[in-house]
Amino acid sequence: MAKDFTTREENYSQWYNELVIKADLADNSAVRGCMVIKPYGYAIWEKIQAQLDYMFKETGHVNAYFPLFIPKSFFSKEASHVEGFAKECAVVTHYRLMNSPDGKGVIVDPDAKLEEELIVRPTSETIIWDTYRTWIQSYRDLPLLINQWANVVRWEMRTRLFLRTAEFLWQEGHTAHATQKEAVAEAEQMLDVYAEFAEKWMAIPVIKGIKSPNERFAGAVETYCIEALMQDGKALQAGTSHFLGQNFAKAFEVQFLSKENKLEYVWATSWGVSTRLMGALIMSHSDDNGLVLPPKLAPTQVVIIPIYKTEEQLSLISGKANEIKKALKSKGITVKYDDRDTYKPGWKFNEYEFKGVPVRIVIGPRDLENGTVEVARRDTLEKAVYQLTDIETKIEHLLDNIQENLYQKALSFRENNTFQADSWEEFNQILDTTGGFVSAHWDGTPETEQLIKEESKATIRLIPLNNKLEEGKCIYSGKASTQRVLFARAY
RNA sequence: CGGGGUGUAGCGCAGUCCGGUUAGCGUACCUGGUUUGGGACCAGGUGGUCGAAGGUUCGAAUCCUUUCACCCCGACCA
Repeated sequence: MAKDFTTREENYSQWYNELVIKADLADNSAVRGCMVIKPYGYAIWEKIQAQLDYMFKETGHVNAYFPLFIPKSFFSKEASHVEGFAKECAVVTHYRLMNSPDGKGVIVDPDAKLEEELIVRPTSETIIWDTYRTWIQSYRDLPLLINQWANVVRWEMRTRLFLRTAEFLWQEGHTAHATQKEAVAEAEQMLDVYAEFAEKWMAIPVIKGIKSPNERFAGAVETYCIEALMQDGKALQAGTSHFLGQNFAKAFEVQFLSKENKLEYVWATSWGVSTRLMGALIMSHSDDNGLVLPPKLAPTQVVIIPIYKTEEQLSLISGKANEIKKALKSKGITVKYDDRDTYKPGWKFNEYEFKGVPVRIVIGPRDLENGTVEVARRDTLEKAVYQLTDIETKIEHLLDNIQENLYQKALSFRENNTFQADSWEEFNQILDTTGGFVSAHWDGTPETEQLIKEESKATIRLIPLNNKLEEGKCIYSGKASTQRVLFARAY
């Protein structure tokens, strides 16, 4: 057990906050709601980025970069879009400072007021579609498959490290297509990319589905999403992909000439994941001993720690350790040999355990004699003695095994915390005791959805893709329903 | 925006009610020595003007006024 570390049982929320800070992932900054992502946390984000970027490119996308600032007028062009974001926009009104007349510090120069205010992007649909207008003339210009890695700002009332910060890092894909069918296929394809990434890389099982109209992205015709279940029984939206119809094309006058020489509006999608994924990663696997990382996203996959009494021993051990390091690297495994003599082994064990390094290898005099090493795995905290023969293959398998184990553990947690409710009482009882996903009938109206949300604090997380149709009665209104949807309290 | 809380050394805190030597403690950090298979030990040492501004007083971390910031819970949201 780590020193001075709150357990999940004691206070889940506090456990999360302490974990993020003590594992050196991020810190609060001098700016309200904005975090500093520290090197260790950023290294994980870079791994997330690298894999997603690879997957985007494999599916035909290219990267570009659009401005941080968006002219205010752009926001009024798509009615529901502005409605969705208006309440959380940071606005630039001036472009110059001056010395304060009273000699105390600086003030905004009143003469430097902008003609038109600039909005710090909360998302980039508007500036991108304004640009696409000039890029798209013909069906030959389509599809346009662009992604951007960027920061965005949403002035949230209340923030939490990684889960909800005023500024966050993300990627946003914005694609333009000649047909509705193609755009829908794109939105669905990117949802699949996200789901695959979540499950195979983050070891987080997700459910794919579509949002109810109330929860839909501002300006979208259909919002697809993946939802994951955290250890405290709350759901977390891990990624979204939107079919935007022709809404933005019409708002920004983006038309093209089809093969048939007809002027048509372009069909659009947008899709994104953010540093919130870091929150999902942390909450899915970590325990009361600290962070637990899936091997595929761990900045350091294996750490080697020497134990010695004399310089001679250290030199022999280092020789062996470097051989092992080299063998592991040949398998593409990221290894760190920590031979610092400024910290004791026990201190290092705890340090790497808290930071979630998947595998720890210990070599001491005893091992030198026996031709062995001690191998400890972070997910189960089990220790074992390994013969050195083919160590790289054994560790490679162990890492795969840990990756798989984390996924299975998260999957069975979700299965054990997914329930069916057939009455309003049962529904609330589940939410108030275990939490988790609750599959229940809903009459399909936004009014009922709103009332359920107000009274139970649970929202419709999604309507699962390929949902089974089933006659039933809405748990709230008692009206006829054709399918169950998934409810949960959410982040 | 409503409710609660906190600002004192890098970090975590005590001291504040009831004003009074040189503002303490743990940890971290530095030096030396002994240690090293689960957060070592001993000795010595560095570091703060108490969130900010104003006021009361012979004297303020402590009392009064104003103000700023951050955190937590809620409403809102990826």
